[in-house]
Amino acid sequence: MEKFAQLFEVINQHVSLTDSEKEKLPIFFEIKNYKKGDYILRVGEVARSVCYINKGCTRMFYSDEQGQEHIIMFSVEGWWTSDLGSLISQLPSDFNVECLEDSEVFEISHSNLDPMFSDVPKMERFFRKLVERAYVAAQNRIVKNFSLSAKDRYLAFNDQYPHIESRIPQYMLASYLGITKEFLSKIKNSVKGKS
Amino acid sequence: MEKFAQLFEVINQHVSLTDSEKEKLPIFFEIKNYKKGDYILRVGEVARSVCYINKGCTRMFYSDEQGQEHIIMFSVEGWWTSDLGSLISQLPSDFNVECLEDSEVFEISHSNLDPMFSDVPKMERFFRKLVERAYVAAQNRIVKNFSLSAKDRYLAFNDQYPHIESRIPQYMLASYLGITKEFLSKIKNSVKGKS
DNA sequence: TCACAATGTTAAACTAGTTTATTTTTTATC
DNA sequence: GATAAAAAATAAACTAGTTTAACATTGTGA
Repeated sequence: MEKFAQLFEVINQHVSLTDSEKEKLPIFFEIKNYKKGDYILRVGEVARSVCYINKGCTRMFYSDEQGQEHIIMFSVEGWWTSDLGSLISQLPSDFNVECLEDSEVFEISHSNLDPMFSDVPKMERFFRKLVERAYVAAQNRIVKNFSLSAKDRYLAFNDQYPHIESRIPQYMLASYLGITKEFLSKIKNSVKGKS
Repeated sequence: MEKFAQLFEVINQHVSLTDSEKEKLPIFFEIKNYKKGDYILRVGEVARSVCYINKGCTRMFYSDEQGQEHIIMFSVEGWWTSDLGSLISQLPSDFNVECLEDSEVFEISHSNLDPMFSDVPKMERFFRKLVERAYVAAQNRIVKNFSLSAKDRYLAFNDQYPHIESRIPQYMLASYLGITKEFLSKIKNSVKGKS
């Protein structure tokens, strides 16, 4: 399947799929198209699938008691998204996943995961590695939030994900960094001045 | 093996081991005893093993550029610890793991992991679940660090891990919470006053 | 049991980041 | 291209948490 070429490349970075394995995979995925502003998952719903972003951009976020939104992660082409906590436990999710652009998403439903793992065991290994890396990334973010100032976190973000800042509104980046949009504005100003 | 009873219980919470599987497991572990203050892993070393804490207490931490220590996690009886990032990549670790009490630790070396997974496939599943849960916990910590004040983080910590505060020095709890020991002292004072 | 190091407290001055409010710029839509 | 709505910038007052420094308390090992 032409459509899956990019996904196979991503998978191949961790496990090497044979042609016959590649042929088996598409039936486990459902291809969905979302418009900008559509929700893939809402707070209170049980996460039903793991989503591969083939095209577009999403954010995962929640609102705290004061009504303030906090962004947990962005996902762009080649990335995955899902509330893994809800998916594992099949309990209601604490997070929303919203499309920030028109997006094409390949979704594996929760009920298809085990059959896929049985049919193509390499995929179980792939997902184990995916979660391991996600865990390391999460720990890394904790570390950065502890030891870097807001300004350094902003610089580190642009260093690590150079292509993302231009695709999202600034107030969402502020929310991801854990600061107010006003303060991010100040920071950008101070950075611009110095270079 | 008597010694492994507690570990088997922990594993059984996620996958159910048969007696013959239980018999196979001990050879993959090495039992080690550490004194208070001993290091299991040092910054710059490659993590060689995953550690199950059978008795005692450890902390994982690093020092930032300003020389300030930040504690990533504590582990007590029934918990696991390791720098998974270093273990997976086999690159030098960014973290130290230090024993805060005399501790008995069951260690599986990196080179024993794959043989164990082959010999007792349920263990691969167990470790996948362990990492999934660790990932969810890490994400949860990010969420809390974003939306709770230092005081609420302190209260939430004691709520979630009621037995830990009494075992560790206060300045280490402050470091885990991401605040100074002086401010934690203030917080405890304000909490004491109100109850 | 002495002494010295590690831990914990208090308080005052300070700063990184927030809040609130107003203005300007950009984007989307008819 | 006009208009409204969303996003970004600016600035002043404010606050949660830090820094520094001095002192009090609790281990703990010789």
